[in-house]
Amino acid sequence: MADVARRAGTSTAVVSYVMNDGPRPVAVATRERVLAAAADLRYRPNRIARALRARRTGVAGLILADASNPYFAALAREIERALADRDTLTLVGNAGHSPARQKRLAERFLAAQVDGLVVVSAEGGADVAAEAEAHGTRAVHVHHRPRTAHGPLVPADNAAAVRAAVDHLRGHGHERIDFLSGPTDAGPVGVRRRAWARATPGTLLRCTYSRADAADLTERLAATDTLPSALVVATDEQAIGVLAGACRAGVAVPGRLAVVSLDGAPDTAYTAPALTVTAQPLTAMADRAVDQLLTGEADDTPLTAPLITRATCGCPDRPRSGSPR
Amino acid sequence: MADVARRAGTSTAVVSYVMNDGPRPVAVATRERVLAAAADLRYRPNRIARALRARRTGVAGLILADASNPYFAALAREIERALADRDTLTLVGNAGHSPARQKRLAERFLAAQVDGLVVVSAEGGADVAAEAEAHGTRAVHVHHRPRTAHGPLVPADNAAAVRAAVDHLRGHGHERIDFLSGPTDAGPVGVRRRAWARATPGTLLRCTYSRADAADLTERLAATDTLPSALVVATDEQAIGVLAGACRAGVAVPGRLAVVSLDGAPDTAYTAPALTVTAQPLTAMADRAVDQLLTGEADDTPLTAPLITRATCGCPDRPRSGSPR
DNA sequence: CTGAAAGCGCTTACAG
DNA sequence: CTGAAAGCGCTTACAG
Repeated sequence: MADVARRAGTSTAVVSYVMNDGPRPVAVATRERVLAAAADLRYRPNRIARALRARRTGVAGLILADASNPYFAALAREIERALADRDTLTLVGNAGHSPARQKRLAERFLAAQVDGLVVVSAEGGADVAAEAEAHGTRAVHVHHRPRTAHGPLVPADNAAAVRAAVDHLRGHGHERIDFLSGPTDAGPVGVRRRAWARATPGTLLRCTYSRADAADLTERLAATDTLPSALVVATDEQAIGVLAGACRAGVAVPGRLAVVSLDGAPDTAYTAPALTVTAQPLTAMADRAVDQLLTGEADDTPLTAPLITRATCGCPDRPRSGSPR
Repeated sequence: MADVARRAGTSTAVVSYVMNDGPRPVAVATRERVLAAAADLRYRPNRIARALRARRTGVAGLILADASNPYFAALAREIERALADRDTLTLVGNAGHSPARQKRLAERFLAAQVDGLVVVSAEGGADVAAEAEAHGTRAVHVHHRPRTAHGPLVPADNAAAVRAAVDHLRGHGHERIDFLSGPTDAGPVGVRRRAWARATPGTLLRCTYSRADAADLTERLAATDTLPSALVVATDEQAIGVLAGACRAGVAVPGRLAVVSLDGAPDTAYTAPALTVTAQPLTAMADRAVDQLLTGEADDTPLTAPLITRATCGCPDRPRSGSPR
């Protein structure tokens, strides 16, 4: 920067003003000279130095419970996109469902002076929001905020989504509809489970949030002839497992078993058969989370997750002509 | 830091030495006082200041062609893990297959003074490696390096993988085996396509790297009765689309159409039916890429991608008992 | 083993 | 409209 200033016959202050288009005006002739000098010297501003002085890095931290889960992965992509739209870089880390790892990530990101932290489906036990607050940094939760944590949350309207799913299956003639939940009733899955219990009779099933477990469970139910005619599944990860298990057991979907999944990430459009889902509005959730992070304005009205009918509910699978995801 | 030094009755130099365990020794008593003072004041070192002075940020940049692709997403996860294992944070960005966006990301990451850049399946046209070199920063390509780019590449043995896939399908009695390639023969897909052409007779099929296109193509082939009995598919993304298209068209897999995919990311274990694949060794690739990035030592011997037989090739789908992914 | 001080590359009051 | 200079929070020669 000093070199550029020297070559342009001016001061580093002026160089800064032209590189940043402000905050003070620069005479056209001076600006030209600076730009020419910068180009000649291939000058690239050092964002680290800028960050140290300006106390803003232009970097946000994104903490993921588990990017192997296609729903979280899709959400992560949208958040990275939303951040990039606002000229902010994304530091990512997978906590792998471990509170300890989650806490370590938060500490490291905070030490790296991120401008904010977005936490997708935080674990209980490690209060990232509190760490951030102690650091004077904003944090926002997406999808799920542990009961111990404070700070804003960007939620979807999970109860309404479940009601839509149940109503739709009922329209296909199912009177009892089972529900596949996670191992506990924490977070949005609990909301979904309770909304299902209020909406329809049926059996509560549980397994971990993994394809493997959901597939095994489905095979086991098929083997013991205890499969329901219709099943609402708490997460995409499990729904994909259910389809895999049904396929291995020779169970026809949707003929023998109708399925609706409640995350509805884009990947679900290309399962076999194509999953009917309630689709969480990932783009809107990401934009809202990032806006809240950058402006500090809170808005926790739930976002609508519309029903998307595809093949697994029993609707005819409409041929799609080259439709993008 | 000055506060800590004052409270411990020493200098900032000593505080630095104890926070970093070096490079100079500190008397035990002094160290204790510093640690106590740091704890009392909840002192957290500022990595940005450290980075400015030490000319190392402890951050690497990861540029992805497209995280929607499950293979790239899985590779990204492994790279983030490998970097974290070496105490390095990960800045990510999706280029969305656009050379312009890829270049912009590289510039931004370089401006953020990353210690290195890893590029997964770079686009031609934007020479990230050259940008990095001009900046005095290391870059390594994973999976694919455009012909215009220099620098190290971490490749899998794609030709051997294709031969294994073809041999296996031949063992199931297929004499002609078609190949679904991408729109062009760039990169590893070209290697795969040529290895297939050398190994077996069959028809060359092409479509974009999207589930939608692969599904549509499969439906179209089914409608015109031009489906092969066996198909090797260049990428997971397309293979998932083929399965979706087959399901929509009522084509039995593997009975009427046997399929093997050549990426073999973990997601392929839970398609319906489960995909037989050659599995790129993602963990080994990520570790090697990160080692090369951090040490500068190159090693471009191809990594083996073993055949994993599941259901789509015609092998019996073995029941798995709760096996993790 | 320790301290005083320079300096990393910027931004931004302060002064003109 | 512009310049000289302080200072962001560290690390690391330099000197003892």
